[in-house]
Amino acid sequence: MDIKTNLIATAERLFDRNGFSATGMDRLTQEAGLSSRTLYKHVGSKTVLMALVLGVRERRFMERLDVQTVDEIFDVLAQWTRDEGGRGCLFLRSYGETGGDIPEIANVVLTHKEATRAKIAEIVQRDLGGGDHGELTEQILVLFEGAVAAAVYRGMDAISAARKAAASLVAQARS
Amino acid sequence: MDIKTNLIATAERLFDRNGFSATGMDRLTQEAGLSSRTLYKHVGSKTVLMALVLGVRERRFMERLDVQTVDEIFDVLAQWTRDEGGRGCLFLRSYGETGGDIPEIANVVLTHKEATRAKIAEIVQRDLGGGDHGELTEQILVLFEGAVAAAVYRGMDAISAARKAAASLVAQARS
DNA sequence: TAAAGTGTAAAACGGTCGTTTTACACTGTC
DNA sequence: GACAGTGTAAAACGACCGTTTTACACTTTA
Repeated sequence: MDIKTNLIATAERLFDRNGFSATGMDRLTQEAGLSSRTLYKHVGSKTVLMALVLGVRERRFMERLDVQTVDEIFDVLAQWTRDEGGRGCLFLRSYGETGGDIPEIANVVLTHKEATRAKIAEIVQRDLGGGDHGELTEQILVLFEGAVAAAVYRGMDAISAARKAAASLVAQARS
Repeated sequence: MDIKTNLIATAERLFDRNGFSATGMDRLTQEAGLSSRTLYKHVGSKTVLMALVLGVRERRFMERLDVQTVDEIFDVLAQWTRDEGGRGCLFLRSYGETGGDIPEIANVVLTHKEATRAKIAEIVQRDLGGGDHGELTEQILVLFEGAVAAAVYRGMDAISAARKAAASLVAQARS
């Protein structure tokens, strides 16, 4: 595998599992199997690496979120959690750990959140057969965010609860 | 004010605003207006301080959450966010930043989450006039958690959306 | 008035942080 | 066969980490 790709994948795993600050560069170079010199030649700094990690995560997530119905949104989340584990939203965690003070990271996070909201809006609109549904979109967004967060301690139950709640709200909006 | 109380309050503010790891002890002693010797005499270590912070936050939060209806749950959250700012759940952030690997902290976090769930269950049951409502409780919990998380980037809109969604689900459960 | 307790100020502790540098091996190319 | 490019291994960088220690001032109490 490409060095940089492998490095970013390793960093994503370690940052997600152990936290950003708690993950030292020594551990990173060791687990990625490269020297610190090569690491810094490829990514420049730890902050840039974190931004790159969020960038690839954003792309992988958005690819998966390319669905047609509100129900499927939560299927995607359930599968994602089964595949990658539920340790909370890495974007919000990065934002919180840096106090929102590092623009490189804050930008990626806020852009990701806006893209997610826009995607949910699109799915809601399609699922309901057109029309404006800003309020329902915000509700589904909150359910989605809540499912991610609550899955940390409630597991898959949080996701299926969110799914059912969303279905209720959609059904109510239809009638 | 009592030294330890003031220290914990200062630590809560700094940990919440800037993150746990990102907050150094120098900054803490400086802003709390005491020497490092006094700090360590009173709390022992940074980890213990973090656990103490979560402890007082838990008590303050639970006092506020002592309400009777589902609607009021979200009123409490709205007021809390206005008073203290919405930077995400400090419990989950602490858990994430430490990878869940520090028992002292993990215990406080998971206990707090279970207490919150139990309190919501009690409120839901009272609001619906008795009976078992495990599924609805889980849905309200997810909405609450989602409102906290989404408020970081959507502000108060996330909270009022959660409030309305919860009201819809409660109304549906009543009929 | 001596002792014990509690506080501050500040230097120092050993360790670890992110990052840079040095020294060297291997590879493909003109 | 020199050469630039890219990699590793590992030492070293200065800064900062959480924590402990030293030295000293003030208050309370017996």
